Amino acid sequence: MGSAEEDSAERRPLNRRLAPNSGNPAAPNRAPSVASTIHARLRSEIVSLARKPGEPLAEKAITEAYGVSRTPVREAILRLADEGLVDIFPRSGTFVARIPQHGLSEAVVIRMALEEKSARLAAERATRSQVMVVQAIVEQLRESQAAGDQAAFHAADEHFHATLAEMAGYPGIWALVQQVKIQVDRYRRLTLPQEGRMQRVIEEHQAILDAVAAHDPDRAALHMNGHLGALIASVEDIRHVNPDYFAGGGHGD
Amino acid sequence: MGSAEEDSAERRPLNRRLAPNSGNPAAPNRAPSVASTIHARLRSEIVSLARKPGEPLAEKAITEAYGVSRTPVREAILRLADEGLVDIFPRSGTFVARIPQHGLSEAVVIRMALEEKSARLAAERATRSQVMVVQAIVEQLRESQAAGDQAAFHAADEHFHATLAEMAGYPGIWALVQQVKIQVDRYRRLTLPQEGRMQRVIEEHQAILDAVAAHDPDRAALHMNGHLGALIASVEDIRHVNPDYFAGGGHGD
DNA sequence: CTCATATATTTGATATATCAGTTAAGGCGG
DNA sequence: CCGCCTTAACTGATATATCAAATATATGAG
Repeated sequence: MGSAEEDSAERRPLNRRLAPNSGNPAAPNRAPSVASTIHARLRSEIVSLARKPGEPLAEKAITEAYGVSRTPVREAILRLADEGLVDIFPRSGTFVARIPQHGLSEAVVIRMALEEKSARLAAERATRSQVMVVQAIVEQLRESQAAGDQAAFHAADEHFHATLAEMAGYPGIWALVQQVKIQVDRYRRLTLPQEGRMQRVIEEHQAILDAVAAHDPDRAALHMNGHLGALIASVEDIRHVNPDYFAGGGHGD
Repeated sequence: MGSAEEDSAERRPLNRRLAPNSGNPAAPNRAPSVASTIHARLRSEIVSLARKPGEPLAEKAITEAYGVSRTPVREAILRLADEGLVDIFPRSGTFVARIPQHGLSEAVVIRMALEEKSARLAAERATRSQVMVVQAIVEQLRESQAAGDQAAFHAADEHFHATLAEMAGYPGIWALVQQVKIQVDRYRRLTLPQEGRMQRVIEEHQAILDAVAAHDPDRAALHMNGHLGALIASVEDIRHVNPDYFAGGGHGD
């Protein structure tokens, strides 16, 4: 239908900028705005636990620390709230979100559901060159292990999963996984690095890749579930860590 | 790192409101703020296609229409952008997002992965009373069909899936599904209501529920996939609808 | 008449000001 | 000394003002 509330007839130039689809192929809002900078910064600080769960998040302090006004800071905080990383209590205060205990196993279950599909489809569709790319990533894992570089190891790990989703033809799967796993990432910062984990992870990734290369969806799914299932165990026991960092319920999102 | 910028030593009352976890069990930010009202309203208008894909979204017009300032309107629009319902082109304009063509099948695939797990777990854990509740929901579907009430039918449909996720023990699954399916919902508004769809949907839901009641995870998963797989077909053929409402690429999240 | 440039306008991004609800401390009465 | 009420300070929510980039329209040269 038309539209037009009431007197908008003469007000609308009609042919004026009706579609940003010509020269702009995609990717709106990519500019490095102040707000997104603050958001990225705060997000990183929260995920890395530089800011402790339950800790108050003073808008004013952030404002001063970064030398910007409250508007972009507020924008960043609102987005963090949508991501479940901060809790805003309307006229009371804003706090770094506690890690939702039940939300952890839920996140892992969801991730398994998503990445099982990812592995299956990747196994069905993988081309030879794609397999080689992923093999290179696994090699990066080995190099990172040898160098004892945990950060590089983690980066390659994530790259592996992202690439698998891409091979499956649905990169959105990895985007969703990233969204879901964020609280688990925070949790893992609290636990001591397990001995031999890197070696185990490398072997699991190689097993997944082998199944994918062999175009064996069932086996790929099996190894993926085994790989992620290990998380379940580590997530189940929340003792020995500060219980003040946790909240009972799970997040709705 | 530690924390404490510089001169905060004497500034921090330390024992002042350090955790809103005592009297506030959960649910931060539930207040009906102006911003969330606008957001809900705009969201509804976009999903119902009252606002057409590609249409400009004038911040000023909304401001005047609702009699509020630009701040809450902007806040609402930013959230819509995060949800993928609007595209913001920084110094150019804001537009109702086009429906991502490839994103549709991706959304269905993701939904199948999630709800298959949902159905499986529900079948494993269902109690008798839970089954009865869901059977009542299916009955609501039949009543809505008889009354020809599409809105009620749709509401009961969603309630069915939400309840299944709850039975599975992971309500977050449904929350995720809702987030993912939103573009599909928009797409379906564009297509004519198919003859006999209601009847088919009822039967599929009943089949899922029967499998759940029989504690047969594999069969529950099978019927759930069959149920959602029907979406794939309807999503694949995007002809006969205004191609101007669609965008080529898929969305990130 | 066509095209390039200049100007005016629109818009989102940011800064600042104001408002109202909440919290916690302080004072008053019991 | 204890409890209720008042008050003061703080916070997030909203309103308003300003800024700079991008687009459209007007304008003038060719």
